[in-house]
Amino acid sequence: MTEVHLRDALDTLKSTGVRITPQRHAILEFIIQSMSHPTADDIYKALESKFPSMSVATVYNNLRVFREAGLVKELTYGDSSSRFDFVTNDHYHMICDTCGKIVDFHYPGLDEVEHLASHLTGFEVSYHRMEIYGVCPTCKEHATKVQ
Amino acid sequence: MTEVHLRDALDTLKSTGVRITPQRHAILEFIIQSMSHPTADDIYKALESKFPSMSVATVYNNLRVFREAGLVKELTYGDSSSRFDFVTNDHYHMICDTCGKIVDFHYPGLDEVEHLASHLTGFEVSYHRMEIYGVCPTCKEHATKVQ
DNA sequence: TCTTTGATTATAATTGTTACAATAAGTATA
DNA sequence: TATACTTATTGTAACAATTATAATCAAAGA
Repeated sequence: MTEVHLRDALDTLKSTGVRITPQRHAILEFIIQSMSHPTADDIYKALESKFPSMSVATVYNNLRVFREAGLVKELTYGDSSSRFDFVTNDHYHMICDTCGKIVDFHYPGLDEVEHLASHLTGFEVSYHRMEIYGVCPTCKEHATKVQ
Repeated sequence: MTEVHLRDALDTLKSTGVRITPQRHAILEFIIQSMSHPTADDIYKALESKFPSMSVATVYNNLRVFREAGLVKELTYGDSSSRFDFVTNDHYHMICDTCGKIVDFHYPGLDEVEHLASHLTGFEVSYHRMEIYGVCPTCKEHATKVQ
């Protein structure tokens, strides 16, 4: 699964004339394989043993490249730093208010909401996003136990 | 309408033991009366003629106070700074990718999505948010004209 | 009036991100 | 292979939004 995504992503990059450097390969691989929607700093820290001389600017540069190629989505929630998500299928995010964990939640796209919104406001709609907030099972259990 | 909201908001603050200072009054009034979802800096700039000595820290401090009192919602989109929205009824936001304008879009809350999400992931859901992106009528027209 | 608490101010510090210049690595062409 | 040319990386400086801190000020209670 991961390998397929990685191969596809590399193909996409190649087809747009973007060079595939070891750093790019590693960053992309990490985002795809990571289920945790990492921040730029997470990525930097995770790869610093493999690339001791890599600059944090490289991470940002390449995240922008990936974003422009449509491979990666930038998520901006309440916290201080952006998180990055490999683009696969339609899914929304559930966010735990207690521990900050982000979980994917698969659900068919809300096309009819887009249509209605477009009709009411005259916008030309391109996409939408939704996040659902709450307390994850782990934190819920922990809270009751501590009580 | 604005006055009712303002009075309610001030009551809420009073009931939680928060002092109502001239700065707080003005900030709150500005957010309620503003239809433009201002940033902290917008608020600071808008009020500096009325309060020449007001610090930007005061704006941030009080936005936090309002947020903790449930009066104001902090919106974090792609741009660099947060925007603040007075909490009224259920509505979503439509955002213009071209000019950044934010328009309210009234729509019944997607309760069934919350329920399904809760069922699938075990989260205890508290709320959700959704944003719809696209091009607003003004920018759309302008784009075709310029062409 | 005195004390205490809370709010504001001014400024320093922090943090995430971007810009920039220099160096390094690939790629293409002769 | 040698040469120029393009692109990527690095290190660091700059920036902008936000938060922390300490000092001053204002209000409320005893």
